[in-house]
Amino acid sequence: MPPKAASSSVQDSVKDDPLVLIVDDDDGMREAVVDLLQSVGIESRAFGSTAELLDAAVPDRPGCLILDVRLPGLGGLEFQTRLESLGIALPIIFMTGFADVPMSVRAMKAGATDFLIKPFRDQDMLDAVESAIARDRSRRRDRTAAMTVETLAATLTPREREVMAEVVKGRLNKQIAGDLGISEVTVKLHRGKVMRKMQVRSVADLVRKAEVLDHEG
Amino acid sequence: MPPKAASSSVQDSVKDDPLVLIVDDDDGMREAVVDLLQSVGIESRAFGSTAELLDAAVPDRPGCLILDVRLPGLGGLEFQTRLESLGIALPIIFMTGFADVPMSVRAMKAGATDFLIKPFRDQDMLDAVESAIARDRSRRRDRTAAMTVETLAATLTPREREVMAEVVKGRLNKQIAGDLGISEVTVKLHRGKVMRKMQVRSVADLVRKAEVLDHEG
DNA sequence: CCCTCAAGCAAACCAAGGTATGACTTGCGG
DNA sequence: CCGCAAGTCATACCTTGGTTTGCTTGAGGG
Repeated sequence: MPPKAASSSVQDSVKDDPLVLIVDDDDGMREAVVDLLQSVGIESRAFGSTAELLDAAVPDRPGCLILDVRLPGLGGLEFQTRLESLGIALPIIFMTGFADVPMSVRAMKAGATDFLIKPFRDQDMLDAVESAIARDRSRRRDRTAAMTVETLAATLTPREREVMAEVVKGRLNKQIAGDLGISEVTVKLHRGKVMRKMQVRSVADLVRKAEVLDHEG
Repeated sequence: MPPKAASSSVQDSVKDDPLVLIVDDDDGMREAVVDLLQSVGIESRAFGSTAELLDAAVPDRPGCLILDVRLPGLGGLEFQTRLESLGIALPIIFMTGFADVPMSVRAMKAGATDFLIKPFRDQDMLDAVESAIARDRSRRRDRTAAMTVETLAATLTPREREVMAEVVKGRLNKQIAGDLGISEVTVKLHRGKVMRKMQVRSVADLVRKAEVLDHEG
């Protein structure tokens, strides 16, 4: 066995440990949540306002956001909408001392993973955080896969893209040639390039990669 | 032009119009919701308890369920869990006069499409119903497609299933023959039968059909 | 006992996929 | 203006896919 790797190894420039972001204007609550997460070994960073969070250089790591609904300036719900329009899809856990049902329903419909009322039980928060992190991890896996495929597809020439589209539709080389008004050999040539560039060896794999391509992009 | 088809044509034994199911122990509320839906041309049936609903022969039509959370016997939330375990995935809109945040959050996390507090604005209920029906329609489309594919797949012999699995993995006939310990011609034979039985003409289409097969079943 | 069905094999054949090699045109940026 | 990338085509050759015909065998049901 190698010597104990401790909590962080030297060569890890990018950590994959979860990082939880907390926004609450109440200092005591911020500290309480940070401590709670610390007690189960989850790293977190706390901010007094959404503006502070947006200014901060937040590392790209799996995690979630814990938001007080009542915040100075932009409210929690509005911030949720804002993040979505910015393309930031971090799972959000809301917490608040003063909430009504319509507010919580609105947040949940907008995609929040949980909505806790203060004071909450420690275990409820920990459960919510764990679930949110799991959700983010899964989302990141999907996104990474999609981006890898997109990167490959980006190297295709327009013609190759057309040929690929027809291939995944199940068309024969002959038919593709007819559709595009070119000869069959040329289709085979493009087709071969597509297979190499997309790094697949079978039509089956190509179909699956093309699938994630138009589901995401 | 044929004579006006009116609101229902004679040959329509199965209607595709939405049907909303309502469960509330308050007679007045039941009637109010039925009338409201009636006013926008949506058919509905009301029940005084979940037991009544379960006993009734409810036609299989797109729609949703409007549930009071507080119900005699089985509560609304428990009924939601119950329906899920029965494989009934009708979208649920909760309504209640006495609700707290945890209750609404729990319902939403369990998949409810909305949660309204009485008294609610007519428009809020209509919006919720419309959204729920749209969700159910989309769900039914997916399910129908999946069942069609499963029906086709059910006609496959065990061997054909194995061959199909390998084909969609992108394996060559030669490799499949090796894996299954049979000759290449036999693989081609099975493969041809698979294509006919699954009603596809290209590997691409087969891959897509096989996809919905192991995503659902 | 016979029939059916899943499963298998072989030979032969044709269609489709895939890979060179070599050559031509066009359009764009340095 | 030169070079390069994209796109095109032809010829030739080989591999893979797919069908047909004919025949065999074993398991299960009427």
